[in-house]
Amino acid sequence: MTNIQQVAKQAGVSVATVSRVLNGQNTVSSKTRIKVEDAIKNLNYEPSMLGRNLRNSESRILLILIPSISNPFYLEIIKGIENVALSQNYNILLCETDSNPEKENIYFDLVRKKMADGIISMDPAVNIETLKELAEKYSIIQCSEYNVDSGIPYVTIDNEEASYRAVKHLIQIGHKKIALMNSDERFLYSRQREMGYQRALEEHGIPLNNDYILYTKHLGFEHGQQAMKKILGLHDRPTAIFAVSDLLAIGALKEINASGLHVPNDIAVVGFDKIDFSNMTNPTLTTIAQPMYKMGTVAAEMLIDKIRGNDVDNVILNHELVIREST
Amino acid sequence: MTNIQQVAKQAGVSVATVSRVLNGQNTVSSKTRIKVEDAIKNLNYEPSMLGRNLRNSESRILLILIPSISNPFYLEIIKGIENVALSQNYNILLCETDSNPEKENIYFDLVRKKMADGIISMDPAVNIETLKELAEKYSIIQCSEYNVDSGIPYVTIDNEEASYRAVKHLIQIGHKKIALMNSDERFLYSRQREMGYQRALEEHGIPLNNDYILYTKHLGFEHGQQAMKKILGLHDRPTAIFAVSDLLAIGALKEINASGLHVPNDIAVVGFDKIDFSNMTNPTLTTIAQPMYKMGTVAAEMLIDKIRGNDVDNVILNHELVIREST
DNA sequence: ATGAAAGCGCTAACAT
DNA sequence: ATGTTAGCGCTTTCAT
Repeated sequence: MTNIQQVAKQAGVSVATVSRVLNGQNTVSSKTRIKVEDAIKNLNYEPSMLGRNLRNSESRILLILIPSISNPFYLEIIKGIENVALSQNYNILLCETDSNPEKENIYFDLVRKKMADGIISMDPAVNIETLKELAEKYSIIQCSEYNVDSGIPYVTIDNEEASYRAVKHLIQIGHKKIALMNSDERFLYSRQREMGYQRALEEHGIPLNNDYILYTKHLGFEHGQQAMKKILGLHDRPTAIFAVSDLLAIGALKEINASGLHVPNDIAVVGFDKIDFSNMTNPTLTTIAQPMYKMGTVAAEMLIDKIRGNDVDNVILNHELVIREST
Repeated sequence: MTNIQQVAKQAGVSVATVSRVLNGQNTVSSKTRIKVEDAIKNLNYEPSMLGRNLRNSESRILLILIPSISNPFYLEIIKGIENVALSQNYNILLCETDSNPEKENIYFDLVRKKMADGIISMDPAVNIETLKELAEKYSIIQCSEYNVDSGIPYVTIDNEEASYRAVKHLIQIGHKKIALMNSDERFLYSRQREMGYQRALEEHGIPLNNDYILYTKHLGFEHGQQAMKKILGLHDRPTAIFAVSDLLAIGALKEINASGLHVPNDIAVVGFDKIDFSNMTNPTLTTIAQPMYKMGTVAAEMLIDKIRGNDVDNVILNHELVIREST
């Protein structure tokens, strides 16, 4: 494997000069620059990031923490992160935590051991105490899910407002019996979306019915099916469902279809996220579009900014209600 | 940031001894070992992988090349790779090429620059010439899609046989007019699956009808819809569709539903891959299950083996026909 | 069982 | 404009 020494020798210059050429510094005469470039080509030289990274005390790797790679919600965000990262010569390490503290810790170790320069956490179930501790020494950003009092910068949307609009839409097209298919109340977004749901009902004088509020352990398709089974078993069946994730909504859709009922005639369904698949279902899903790609780019920019030692501010992005066939 | 020097000083030993403790060598007396461990704890020391990696001339990072992160087919494979990688102290860098040579090259550079120790390529559109060239100097494995004459070790399934069984299943339940929704013929798997399709028809005395064979540029949902539109426009409409990917099949499903026809009564559909979503559709999809997780673990094991300097053999894994509601 | 020292490949401060 | 050299943090060979 040829190194910078050999290039210097071949070109008849010092390693410093080669390094200067490599890094595009303009303090090199064009004559020597050409000599060096020739030597590089000749020897098929590729600079080693191992040496470079040690010298610069950086890894140029960003960690992305997600609970599950199977959840399409994160895909667009990741693309946004990646594009910004690549443009700034960073690479991203995608880390699936399975919301498992042990796995999480493996990845935290990567930043402790200088294998990563910073973290974008998207795991709602992240151990926030550890994250806070880590954030004192390392650069960390929270994306989508966040903690107000952690002091860790975040980018997200206004979940309460988004949820409010979704439910208001259902009310406006005539629904009064609206179920909320929520996830786990220990997540902030879950509590915020429930608040939006309540506000919409209150504002329209619809009394809260606790039978209509369900919680699921995970955001998966199967959990949507199970929750929908329970809802269909209620004596006073709701005429509309607002699910806090498209995956849950798609599970509900399937279960409603299976029971012989029709969407949206018998039961209307609204999801959340606008994942790709929400357009492939039958009927297509009305949903809240999060600006996922944008969220990713902003998160990456914030993180890189933070790594450079700058202070960064929290960001709240806009969402949008997308009305399709299911309502 | 505390380093090995400071630990050595605090413990009153040499850096060599600290390094020995760090690497669990048994040539250290338990008395000194304890001294060192105390110092490590005291100083909150975390060994830097930057120094370690340079010294060992390795990055402990594996590159995974996939055409698109949105294709669920790769998810389970990635999980398999990751589990093996983590267990051997490797981390994986997920690289989405978009089948774009430029992006591909960014990632190839990572191994040229020692930022990655090896590559698992799953991109059917990979530039095989570059890959071959790279494989002379670096450790590379192909997973799922491969090239026989490249000399690059691969793990895959028997595509011809899998396809044959899928079509045979359609024939056995009474179909004679069977369309093939294929991808692009420049991919090996595409040609192999077409051969399986032909063999099944021939074996049952069904003449080949070129109108029934369609090619799509990509494996996405929308392409399945478009292809299905064409099929529905045929004067002699087929009664069954075999699509070479679940995503295509799901697109077909949606289009058939939209046209008012019924699956499987009017048209039966078979997919390929058994992605998670194939179970969420209405009706659920009959498909060929690839052992994706296993494929991932095998690929990772092969690659790590190769990095260690061993020779590795190609592997062909078993597949399975999963009959569900769409046939 | 332990230490001294070389060196992995690079960058940058300093000198000329 | 270019060279010399120290040093990033670690592992390992060679002595003792």
